[in-house]
Amino acid sequence: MPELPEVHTTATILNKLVKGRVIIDVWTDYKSEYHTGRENIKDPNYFTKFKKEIVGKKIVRVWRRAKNVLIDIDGNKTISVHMKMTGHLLYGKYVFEKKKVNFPWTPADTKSPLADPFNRFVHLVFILDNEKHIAFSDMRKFATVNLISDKDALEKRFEKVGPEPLEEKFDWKEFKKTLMRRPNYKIKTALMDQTLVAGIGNIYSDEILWDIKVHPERLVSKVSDIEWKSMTVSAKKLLSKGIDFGGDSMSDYRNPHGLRGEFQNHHSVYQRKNKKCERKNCTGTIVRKIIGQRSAHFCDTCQK
DNA sequence: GACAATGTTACAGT
DNA sequence: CACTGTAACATTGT
Repeated sequence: MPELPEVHTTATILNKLVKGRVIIDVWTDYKSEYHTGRENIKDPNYFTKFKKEIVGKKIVRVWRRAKNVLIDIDGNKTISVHMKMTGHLLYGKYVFEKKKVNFPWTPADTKSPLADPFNRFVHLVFILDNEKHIAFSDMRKFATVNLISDKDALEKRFEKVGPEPLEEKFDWKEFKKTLMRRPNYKIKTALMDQTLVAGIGNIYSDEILWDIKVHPERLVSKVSDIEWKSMTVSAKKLLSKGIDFGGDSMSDYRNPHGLRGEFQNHHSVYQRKNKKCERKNCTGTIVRKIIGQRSAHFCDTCQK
């Protein structure tokens, strides 16, 4: 569930639904073969520890930093959920069929939005004290979930992550300063680098660059001050728009109610290959090109 | 079958 | 050491 607006929408909705609830159990069907890299609940040994630490704890709040959903619980601990490409969190009442180990969770109500095929890949469930559940659907099993043990560990976790673009104090000078740490990166690659600025990914970087008529392959060092100013305005505008539309459900993203966002209906370039550039007086066509291993969409006529 | 998919990171190479 | 680019993670849909 990818970028800042989607993660933000999930955290905001979930916060209202589960603040004050107690986690009474946790279930998963992740197996050790899905576990790679850093410690997280895909490692069964880690899951055992994780479960022991969170069961019985009250949820204090749900919030967001970069693309992580953070669930604060009693004792200054925080459950960190990173959705990667295809994860999303759902809230509702599920039916647990104990004998079906691999796909035990189905929505109790088949007319529920939770019956959407993209809400089918549930691999982790938090059981709450109000007979409801937080279910984590993760189609590609890329996502990571782990427990941050205290305030220091929380700070450490995000020490290398760049500033939040929607914060008021984030201005064009800060934007320029942080991206200029990589003057030789292509601007699109820099925008998506979480150590430079938080929360921007493939969709929103494409949209921001079209909005300010900057070519995605322009080097960071070649961006003018006027463009840094418009990039700052545009990033704040488009990320806020994404939030206002409830996120982008071009692919599998769903909010905690299982419902789609609407931002996919307002793209200027993302996934609009071969369509006409919609800018006034521009006769160009949207092209798709791999830049830094990601597909970039842009108008090569008006984006310089 | 081939290709693409909202993200991150370990590793190889310069 | 610093920087940069690539492969890999696992699965589904077109």
